[in-house]
Amino acid sequence: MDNIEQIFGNFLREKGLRHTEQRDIILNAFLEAEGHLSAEDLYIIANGKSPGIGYATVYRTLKLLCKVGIAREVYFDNGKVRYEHKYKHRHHDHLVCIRCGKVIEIFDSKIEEAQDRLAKKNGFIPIKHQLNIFGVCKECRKKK
Amino acid sequence: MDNIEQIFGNFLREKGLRHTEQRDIILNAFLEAEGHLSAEDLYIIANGKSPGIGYATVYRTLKLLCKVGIAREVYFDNGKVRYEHKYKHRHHDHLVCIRCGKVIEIFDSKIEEAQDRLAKKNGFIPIKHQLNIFGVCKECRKKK
DNA sequence: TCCATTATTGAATATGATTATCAATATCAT
DNA sequence: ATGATATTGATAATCATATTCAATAATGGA
Ligand SMILES: [Mn+2]
Ligand SMILES: [Mn+2]
Ligand SMILES: [Zn+2]
Ligand SMILES: [Zn+2]
Repeated sequence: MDNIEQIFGNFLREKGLRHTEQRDIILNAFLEAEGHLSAEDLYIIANGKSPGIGYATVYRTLKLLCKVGIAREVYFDNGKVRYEHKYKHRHHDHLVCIRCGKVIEIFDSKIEEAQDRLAKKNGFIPIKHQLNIFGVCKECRKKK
Repeated sequence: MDNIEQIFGNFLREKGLRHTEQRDIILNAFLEAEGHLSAEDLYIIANGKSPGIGYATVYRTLKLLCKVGIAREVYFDNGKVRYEHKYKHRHHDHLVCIRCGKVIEIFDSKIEEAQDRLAKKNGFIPIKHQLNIFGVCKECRKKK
């Protein structure tokens, strides 16, 4: 019914954009991969499937995926932007291990509500937020 | 007694680093300025006071100020890094207006506690976190 | 199916933020 | 004051991402 490929196809049609093989390949690379990928990660996968696909097309397509609501940008630090699945994925925050880079997704409705309350108390209309907690994961703690 | 200049001086001595005029100028520019400054902001102020001070020295000194605990890096997005006062400033999070860029500092001990709880529940030792809530501020909302 | 229009692509180049290099200079313990 | 060496600033290098542009491909209509 409303699978993601179809949503992307409709979006392209409505905007007068074109449905290209590259866009499909990049979309599928993104959908098949789990986790929090950088543009470079995606480039390596997509270019592996279809040599010739360039960085520019990957960057451009990721922008589109964000616009349709299939992907979401995540900033763990000020290095590279990462992308995660957004469609039918509830908002969540992140625990990031500073040793091994592992990322755990967390959600706490109390925190979410408190954030909205704080924003409104200060006259803000909250639109989005990102909470990243950096620490040391269980495995890395064991390794001394 | 333990004013910031002194803390910085001790830090330099202990580390075998040298107390230079440039470092003093940049430290004072940082201390006099309020808010969340980028390296460029600091460069403009410091270079205004003492033409000749270069970008490299500003970047290097900001790294030192972070190491001593006088400054703290803040990432509002993946553009430029910003620096805020840390010494004797309690940890806090930020409301950021996506229209005018205004930043409001917020603190809620309930949120802080809930974060620690969540981290520990997942086996993480929390070390630091950043929460940025992006939205539209009261003034920008009025301007339609 | 063929065409014309025009969006898209990939290579190359540009940009913006930050870091590294290095020769000249300044700091500091002696 | 002197010598050892940390620091500086100009410049070049990096890194992630954006832009340019000529060649190509997708689309809707004849
Ligand atoms: Mn996630
Ligand atoms: Mn702040
Ligand atoms: Zn770990
Ligand atoms: Zn505003």
